[in-house]
Amino acid sequence: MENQHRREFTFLRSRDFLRHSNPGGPDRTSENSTVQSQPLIKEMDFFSGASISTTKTNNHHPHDEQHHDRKINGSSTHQVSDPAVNTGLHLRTVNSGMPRSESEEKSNTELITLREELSRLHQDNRKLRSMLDQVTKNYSELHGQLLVGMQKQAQQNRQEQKVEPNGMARHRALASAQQFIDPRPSAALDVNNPSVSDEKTQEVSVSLSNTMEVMSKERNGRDHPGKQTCTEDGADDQSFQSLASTKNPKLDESSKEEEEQVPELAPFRKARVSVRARSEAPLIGDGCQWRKYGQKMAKGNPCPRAYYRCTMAVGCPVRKQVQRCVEDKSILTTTYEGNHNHPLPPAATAMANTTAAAAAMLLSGSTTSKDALANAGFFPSMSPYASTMATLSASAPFPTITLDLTQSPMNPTPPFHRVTPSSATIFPLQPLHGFQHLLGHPVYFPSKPPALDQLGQHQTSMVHTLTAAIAADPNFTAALAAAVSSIIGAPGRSNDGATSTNPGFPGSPQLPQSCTTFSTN
DNA sequence: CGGGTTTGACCTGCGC
DNA sequence: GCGCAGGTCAAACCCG
Repeated sequence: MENQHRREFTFLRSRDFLRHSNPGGPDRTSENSTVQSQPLIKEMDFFSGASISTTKTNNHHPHDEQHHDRKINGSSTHQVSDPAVNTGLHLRTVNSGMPRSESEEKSNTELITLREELSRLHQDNRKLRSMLDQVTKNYSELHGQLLVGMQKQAQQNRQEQKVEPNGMARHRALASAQQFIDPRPSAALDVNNPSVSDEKTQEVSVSLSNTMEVMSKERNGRDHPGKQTCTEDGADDQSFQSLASTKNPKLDESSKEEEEQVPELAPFRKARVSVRARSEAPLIGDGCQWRKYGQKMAKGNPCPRAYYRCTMAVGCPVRKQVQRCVEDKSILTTTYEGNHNHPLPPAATAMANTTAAAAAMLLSGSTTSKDALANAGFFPSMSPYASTMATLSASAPFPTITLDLTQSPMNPTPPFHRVTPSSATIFPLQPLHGFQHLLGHPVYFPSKPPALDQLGQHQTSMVHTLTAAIAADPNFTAALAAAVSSIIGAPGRSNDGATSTNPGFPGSPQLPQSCTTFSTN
């Protein structure tokens, strides 16, 4: 349902673009039609074609439609929102001084012409849709293969790092990480496109996440033995097993090999991504629905740590911890862990993509990152306008990356690393391009009520700013990738791969999400 | 009454 | 084996 809406939304925008790019251009049917009928014909453009689509369009974006109509009609005040083709013809009949029979005859002729045109456009639209479906399907297949390949490569990297702790191993791990965090919107297409098998999409999505959660799944199974049989978890486990368990003959050898060779790396430990931000609110609005299932006093922190579980889907394994900073209680740290097994609203998807990117980087090159980050001179000079810091902590029980949003040029709070383990390393996350002007970034919510609406009720403006920024910026993942690449030190490689494959997508892709920790204000 | 929160008990991993 | 800390469970409670 949502997928369908999202696709329609995409078509709408494409059409808007076509229209606006050629607002006064010649119409193919204008030669046979009147001036009044022009706007109506324009409605039946390349993508929407049918009047049905126009109706839907009006339902979803009445404002855009009306605005467009006014633009085309110029001084005309009437709204051509009614998609009925013969409306204008009737008006014309009334206004013309011709005898009724003649005008009706002419109108019928035009009507027939228009219907033929409509039919032709219908066919064109069908062809294009089928082509798009095919392309999307092909891409999803390729993307699935890519993910499997990346997983193998990550395993290979970890093995090679034992042999060559520096140099090439780091490069390989970086490449792996950058491939991992490639934010191309394929997953979004998969999810949004009903023509693509949901099963396949789920498998692709879950497969990557499961590579990060092999060990955690065991634990989840223990924790929720009864939920193992539910469909979502079932599919999850299936794909997980198909990729990582010993039941899969293809990966059996590599899994064993890794267990034997590098047991100390615990490569499938759950990674986490934390985000620190200033907030007076007890919880951040990240587009997901959470249920609190526990609270615990953590050692060394008078503030209790709250545990939340994602309730957007039954059996969703994603959890998060929320805790205030000891030294500055206005700082809230949210740590995400796990991978959603359900489609996410745009706001949450962007967040999850960020999480996935960070966790993928950690897991595909964790030891490499550790080594690299231990290299003091490795980091580029900090930008004076760097408002965000990211911290990689390899000493924590779980590999954790922390995005620190508490710092800004206006608010030069002490660096985050004072509350992290000594081995953690900070680096500027300055390529958050667009962060400053994200407040004006358009966020489209094609089918669901904006998740960000929930924010406005509970959060301060700061919360809104931060959350909206991360949720809305389609380049955030690419930015994170760029930051990571700059830190890990890929010489000569920019983030062009990430950005170039990251076209503006209103509903950000549902990439396989890994663990993300996010703390906002 | 259903869903979310609270909170003490319980489980597990880890270090000694 | 024991104790500690983190994490989770689940019954009781709260709230709309």
